[in-house]
Amino acid sequence: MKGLSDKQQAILDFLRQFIRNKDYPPSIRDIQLGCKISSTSVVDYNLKALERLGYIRRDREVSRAIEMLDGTGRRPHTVPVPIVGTIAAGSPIPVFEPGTSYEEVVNATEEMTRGKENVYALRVKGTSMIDALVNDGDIVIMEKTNSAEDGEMIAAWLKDEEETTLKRLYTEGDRIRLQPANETMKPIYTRPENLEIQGRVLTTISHHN
Amino acid sequence: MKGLSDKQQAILDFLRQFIRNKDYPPSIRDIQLGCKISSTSVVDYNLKALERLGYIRRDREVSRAIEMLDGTGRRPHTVPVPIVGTIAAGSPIPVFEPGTSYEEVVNATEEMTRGKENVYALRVKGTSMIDALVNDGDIVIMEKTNSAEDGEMIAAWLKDEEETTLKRLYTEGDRIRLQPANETMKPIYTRPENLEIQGRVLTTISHHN
DNA sequence: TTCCTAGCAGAACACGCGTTCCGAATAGAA
DNA sequence: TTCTATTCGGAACGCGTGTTCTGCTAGGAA
Repeated sequence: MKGLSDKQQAILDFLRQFIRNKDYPPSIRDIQLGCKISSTSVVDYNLKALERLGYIRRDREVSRAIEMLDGTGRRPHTVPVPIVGTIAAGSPIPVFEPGTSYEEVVNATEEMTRGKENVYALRVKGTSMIDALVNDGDIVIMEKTNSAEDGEMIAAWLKDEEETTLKRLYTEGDRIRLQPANETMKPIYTRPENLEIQGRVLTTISHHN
Repeated sequence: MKGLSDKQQAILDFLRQFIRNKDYPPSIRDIQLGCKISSTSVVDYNLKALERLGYIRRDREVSRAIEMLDGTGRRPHTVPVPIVGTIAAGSPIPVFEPGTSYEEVVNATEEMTRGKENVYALRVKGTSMIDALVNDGDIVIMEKTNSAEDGEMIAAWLKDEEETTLKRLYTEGDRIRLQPANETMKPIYTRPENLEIQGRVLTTISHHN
């Protein structure tokens, strides 16, 4: 494989910049103007070369369908996550009803939701969740579920104590250990019947000022 | 203002779904097929009506340029933030050089970077930053700066102690108070000359599991 | 009735766009 | 020299797309 010609390098650079700016790929004639190329056939010729060399991929069916294969093209989207309500130690967790439309929304990335369904968000109220390393005003992104694996971070309702908590779940024989994210703090133990799992914690976000 | 006709409502729904799926708006004839409308002129007629009613905006210059005005259209993009290195109490913060290309990248939202320039990310190593409510493996999104306002969360290098720390900055006369995010923990005090501000903390992210 | 408007159907037009064809220029190999 | 591959210029073709023009129909209002 030999290097790219000046023209091909210019086209690649132009592609990257155009997609970044306009959010859609350029037409052949956009490239022609942007790279000061004399004919559309020359653009086509070099695009074919770039495609053969594996730098781009084209969809012949659709107009303006040039895709960059080195990952410098279009940036991934955010995912809107509804903010269902607030979470605090002293009050139960608001129930997320999929399909409902919520007023507030926070944008997240795919990494944060991990492509899961039934994802919602809670705003932390107060400092009672410090042992979970979340502070007043932080955002907790949750997956709605009623069960969880050992070691997973969950939001749970403790019936006897009438308290919400964010902890890691560990089953130990017939009792359950709830381990704070801050490992210097002590776990609490409880019976399975006392625990109502409200969801799995996927990500927590703190916006500082 | 009266309600929308069935056809107009169908077009709006189709627009939303099409943009969500394909990431670009449909053509007139796409709408015609998708909504089972008999003629392109009917589509055009209803699009004009929707535009007059303020539901959409069209750019006559560009093909496939229908924009939805209620925010249910295209989702915002993520912003790639380079991961410059790791942060731990015992070692200095890696210096971010704008323009350099870094291997690892984390996707963030505009809310997380707040549209700032010179934004980079650090991966937290170890549990020494627990008092800043960040744990091993968390991501800290930073803005490169050498100064900060009172109350802002900063990453700083303490020269005498040879230590990195994440704290809120408060100047008190001729000394400086560094307040942990976890307010149950005690602040530390130091001289301004002992403090090297490495950047402002914008956001911290914890991916659990 | 007559007149007006909203909504629709069908056809045509103009332009953007990808593609293709023909041919010229250039450079290197035989 | 002659042959060949590469690269380029100019022009045209065909299709997708937005727009517009001409009628048609139904339903009120006067």
